[in-house]
Amino acid sequence: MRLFAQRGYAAVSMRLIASEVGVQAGALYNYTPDKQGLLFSLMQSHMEDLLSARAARVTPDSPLAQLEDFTRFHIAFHLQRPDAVFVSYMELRSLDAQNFAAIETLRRRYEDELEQILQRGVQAGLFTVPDTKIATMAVIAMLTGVNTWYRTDGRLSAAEVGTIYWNMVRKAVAA
Amino acid sequence: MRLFAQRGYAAVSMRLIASEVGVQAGALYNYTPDKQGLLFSLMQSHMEDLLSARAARVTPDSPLAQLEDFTRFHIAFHLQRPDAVFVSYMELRSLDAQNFAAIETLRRRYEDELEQILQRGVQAGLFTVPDTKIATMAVIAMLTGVNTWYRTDGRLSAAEVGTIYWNMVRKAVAA
DNA sequence: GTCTATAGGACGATAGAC
DNA sequence: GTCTATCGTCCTATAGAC
Repeated sequence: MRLFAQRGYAAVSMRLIASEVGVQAGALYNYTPDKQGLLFSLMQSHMEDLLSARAARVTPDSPLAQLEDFTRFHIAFHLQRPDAVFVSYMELRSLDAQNFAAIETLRRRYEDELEQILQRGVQAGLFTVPDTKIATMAVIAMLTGVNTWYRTDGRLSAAEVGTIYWNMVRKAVAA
Repeated sequence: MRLFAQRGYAAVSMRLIASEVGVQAGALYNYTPDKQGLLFSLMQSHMEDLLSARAARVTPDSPLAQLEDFTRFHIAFHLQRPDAVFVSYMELRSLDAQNFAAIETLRRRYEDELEQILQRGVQAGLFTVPDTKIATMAVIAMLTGVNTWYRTDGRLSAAEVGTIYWNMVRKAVAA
């Protein structure tokens, strides 16, 4: 995942992967049918980790508290896996059609969780958004964007960033 | 730019580029010193187009109107060049150190324009943001995210999307 | 489950004719 | 400024020994 993130799928050879894990290239084929299968396996595991970590959280009562929980969860989870996040977005184009469809299904499932929170908040009169689908994409893009600038050795902890972004998200969707 | 966006820099061969423009591979070297130079030239032109298009706009008086103008400009400009936007973000890692630094300088210059708007708005008491640098990154990530879902043949025009996002940005930074 | 060796082909870049 | 031809290198994937 680290090599794919740093260099891109096409620029990483099986020889380089093998060298990083301390075997010869041929030995990798005992673990993956081919390079494409390896990329898919990494991306699928990442998406499944995301969905199960999300499912493991206790759902708060109100849509407002649910949105705060989603915001803090999303930032904390993604800041811990910058390589996986980068690869899972950038290398969608490197997947063959069937693998692409499988990853997109998982991604859609995650986005739906946020959209349902927004829909319930709108119905309860707590939120005002132009369109729940667009607001979903806007919030996720804003939150995932943390990965482009956050540095572990910077002045802010992941939890502090969560609070900062929660204030912006809260206001952006406020009634 | 289209080929790099669809397949990634490393996955595009000089032979493929040549075939798309109707020449043999060797002929390309009359136009670029090498493949790396071609990537850099494309990305540099994109960033310079962005900065000069931005500079060409008449600056409104108030920070609020400036922020609205920036929001609408950013969305309109980026929706017209999805391939260039994708490549300029994704292929930063494919640039050598010197070219990377040059592109980063141009990118920083663009981000600074938004940050200065936010700073003036905060000083005027119009905006309340946790940190102008973080708010800058959050707004740009949200706006650029439009490119991941917008379809030209969809129900919304680029201008309508601009209005939708302006409402979210306005609320997110509101005092 | 690892190794060495290699098949078979694509790669970036250049040389030299025209 | 384009072509053909090619250099030297690297690629994925497989075969077969151990």
